[in-house]
Amino acid sequence: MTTAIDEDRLSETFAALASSTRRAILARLAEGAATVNELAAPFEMKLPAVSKHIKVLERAGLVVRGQRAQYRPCAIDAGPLEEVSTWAEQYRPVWEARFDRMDDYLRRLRLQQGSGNDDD
Amino acid sequence: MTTAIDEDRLSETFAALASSTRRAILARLAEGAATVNELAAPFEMKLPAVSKHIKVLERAGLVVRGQRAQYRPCAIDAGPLEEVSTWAEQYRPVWEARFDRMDDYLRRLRLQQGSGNDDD
DNA sequence: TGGTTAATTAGCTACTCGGGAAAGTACAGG
DNA sequence: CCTGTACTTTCCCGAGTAGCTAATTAACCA
Repeated sequence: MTTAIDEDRLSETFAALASSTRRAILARLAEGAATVNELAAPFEMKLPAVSKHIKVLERAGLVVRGQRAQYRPCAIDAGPLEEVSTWAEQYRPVWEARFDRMDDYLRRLRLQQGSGNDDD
Repeated sequence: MTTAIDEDRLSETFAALASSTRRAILARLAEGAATVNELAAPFEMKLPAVSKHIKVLERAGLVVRGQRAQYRPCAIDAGPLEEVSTWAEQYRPVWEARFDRMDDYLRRLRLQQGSGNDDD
């Protein structure tokens, strides 16, 4: 069954992924853990902005953090991405069965209504 | 190669999916096309709100629309979901290789720095 | 022509988001 | 202790989002 909690988690995951900056951070972390400064290097934006992006990823459970002296190293946790993949895969039959659903629907609407005007 | 356009498309797709209402609409449309009123029925919110959600899905390319009399039937286009799945699948090796990346990183940090204090 | 149904648009409020600047926190090292 | 390094937090801004009600558009039907 699908709980509201799950739904919220998924929403938070998708929201976190809806930023190319954050996806770039994840891509970097897939190569190995890194500090905030290391993660910020490729970007034009200032450190606080990157720090906030990381926090969004952390709250979404996509990043876990450590503490070592002044450093707060980040590592990826791809668990939520598995959920994303599973969710999207539900729709595989839809994108594979490439018949035109709109046409189909229009045809049914036409029948339901029985009204004339079938031209166009 | 990954273009900025692709990145933006992906961001828009993820943003559209970051709402349980919109995901519910997609789920409904996977069963077949429907009108705005049909889609709105299960929700507590008013029609204009649903109409806007549909527009978000439409802009993200997840929904296509027709026109039949007063009706503007909606149908799902799962194309972007295939992209989402493909994107997420990139990280399969990460979520399957379940070794602790953070531990690994801390170990490497320790070596780099050569400093003492390896306790905790 | 006027009424009904379907849906969008406009205008509003309240809230969140992404960014920067500046100040604050935490730790290491001389 | 004091300085530097690595972040984080706070405060601000402008832009976007989610919902509402009311008004509008569009098409059908009698």
